[in-house]
Amino acid sequence: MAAGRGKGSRVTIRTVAEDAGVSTAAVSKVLRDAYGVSAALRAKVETSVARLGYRPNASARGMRGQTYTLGVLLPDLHNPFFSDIMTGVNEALVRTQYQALLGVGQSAEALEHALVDAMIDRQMDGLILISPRMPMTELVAIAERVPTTVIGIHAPDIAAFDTVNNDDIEGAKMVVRHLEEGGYRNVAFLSLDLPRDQGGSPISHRERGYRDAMAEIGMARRIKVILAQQNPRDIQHTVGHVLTSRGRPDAIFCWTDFIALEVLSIAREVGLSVPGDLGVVGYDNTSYCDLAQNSLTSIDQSGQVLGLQAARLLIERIKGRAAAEHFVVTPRLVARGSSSP
Amino acid sequence: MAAGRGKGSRVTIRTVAEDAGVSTAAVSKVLRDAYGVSAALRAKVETSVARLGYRPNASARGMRGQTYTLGVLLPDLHNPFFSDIMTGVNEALVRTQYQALLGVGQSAEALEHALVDAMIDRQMDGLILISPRMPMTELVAIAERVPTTVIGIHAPDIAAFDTVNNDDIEGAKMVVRHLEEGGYRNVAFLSLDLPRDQGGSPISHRERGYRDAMAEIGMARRIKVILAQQNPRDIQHTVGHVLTSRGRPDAIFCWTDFIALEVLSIAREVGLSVPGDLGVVGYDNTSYCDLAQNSLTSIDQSGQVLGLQAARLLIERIKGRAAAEHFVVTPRLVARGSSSP
DNA sequence: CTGAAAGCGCTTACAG
DNA sequence: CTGAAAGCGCTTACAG
Repeated sequence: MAAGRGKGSRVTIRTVAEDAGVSTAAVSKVLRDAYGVSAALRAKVETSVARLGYRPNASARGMRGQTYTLGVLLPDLHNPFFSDIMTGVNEALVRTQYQALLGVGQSAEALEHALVDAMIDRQMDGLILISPRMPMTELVAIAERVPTTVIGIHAPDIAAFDTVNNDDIEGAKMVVRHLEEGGYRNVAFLSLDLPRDQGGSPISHRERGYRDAMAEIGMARRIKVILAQQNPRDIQHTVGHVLTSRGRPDAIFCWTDFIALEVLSIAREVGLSVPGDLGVVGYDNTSYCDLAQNSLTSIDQSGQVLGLQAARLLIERIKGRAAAEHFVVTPRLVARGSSSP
Repeated sequence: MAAGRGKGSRVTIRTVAEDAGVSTAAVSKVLRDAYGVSAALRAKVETSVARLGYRPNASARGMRGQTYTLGVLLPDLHNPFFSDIMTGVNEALVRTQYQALLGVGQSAEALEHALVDAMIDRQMDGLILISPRMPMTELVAIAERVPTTVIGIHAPDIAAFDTVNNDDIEGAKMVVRHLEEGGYRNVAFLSLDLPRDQGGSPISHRERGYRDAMAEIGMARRIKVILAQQNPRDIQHTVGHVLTSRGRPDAIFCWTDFIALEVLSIAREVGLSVPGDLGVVGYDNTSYCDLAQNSLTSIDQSGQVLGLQAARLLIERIKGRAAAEHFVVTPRLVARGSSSP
């Protein structure tokens, strides 16, 4: 390997113990804030640790105890909403010994599996799974192997892991009511064409909220769910078709901002003005919503709060909590030009 | 901990060795493709590994050899360009034993330091640092401790680590020439106000290319570099001021797409039409450029190629290459509506 | 409150 | 080509 990795120069727990004139067990206890160390011993150890610049070897720790590493599984790096979540996760980890390390699943279930396995292989202390594309049985199996918190799956009856979500049903209802107040009647919902959705996904909850609210405002017969894959070409094709057909919707509620931006683009290309001819609303209230060329109405689900809470719950689990917690935050509608005719 | 972590159920290298009727050393060698194992022994071991579902414990591996983990340091999760890079990194790692795990530096040098330390503590085999905000001396110090590849810093004379970049000088020149062909003369460069730039950053190279090209087209006296922090408010304030002042530029070349989208927004808000009153060009050719409401001309630097190459070079380093390699890819201009009056 | 010793699951010279 | 044994740097009962 590179220079500087020489044997003699390496500072281990033994070096510290010798320097402080105590046992390695004593050093270990101070490092982990374990009980049963006197203030005097603690002071000696901390002095030596600082002087020697000692850093614990995580692999060695992982052999017997914790690695102080939390794995975060992201479905992709395209959705800017995940940035907010990570800000919250890192916020919760400041002043703890834990470090969050991310894996990117590239929207592929096989890759997600491989990443979770890799994280478990690496003795990570806990996992935060964000909108995982796996069946519930898999999630439970994972949670039985390692403490787990899931963001973006509604599973209030599951005991194996904690969940953190916003109220997607309520968020969707807010959108429909807001559009109705703006005079829109023929509201469609643009959803993601997922191969296997078990009803716990935010998208399915948003669809349910959409359907219920459409019924509430007496527009049940106008309910229309558009399905598209998560790629520009399919969205272009599918939405372009809908927008140029007879009886086209006068508003589209998109399951996420990222997709809503595409819809704004398609509307422009087929010659529809927003918000005059078409109202558009997204979800997540990412930073792109504020740009004047988008001016996109959206639902804020406080990604930072979700991330913060997920990390906190996970650490509680790692420290021994057994009962599941299912945290739900109330969303908030942020109105902008795309829905104000 | 959770269920399923019971002692008896754990499959270790010893379990495999007993099942296959060989020594643990033999199993270890097969697993690492080390030399000196017969086909027969290999077959026996592989059968047992598959039957038992054995997975090596990365912590134990890390004690003596490799962890097969590569750390990737991202400055943030806002710039969609990083998504392209990660696609390339993961592509290079398919069918290897290596896994990439990311840390997000949140644009804070202190956090970047903490993350690099955390990755080294965890015995990662190598590091890919993306646009790190650290001084060159720090980068060299890191590279002396662990094999390192840096993306987004030009350092052709550094032997301690490999680099992967696009030719930022040439990319910037392409932008200026393209704008000049479109009739724009008074081209400004919107740069990032970095506390300490040592001349190796892509931004400084883009600025140099911009200055050189402006001189080449006889517009040296129109050279104007606008500095802004990487937050919407400061960009709004700074660029808004420039666009409403007398002798305002007729085109702005922005150091990255993300910022160019903000400029499109500000132009609209101060009543300038794009591309008529103002030409706008970005850098990175991210997916947002294609949206009709942006239609942003940009420079494609093939993020996927950069990521792929970085991962390959890193693995070569880990396997023993000592001489530095500095890979540079040629950029390509993608013209769109924001610069075609 | 403190420390000596065992052991986690691998890899690595080394001997056969 | 193959295997027995040492040892990586920690944590954890356990004894004092």
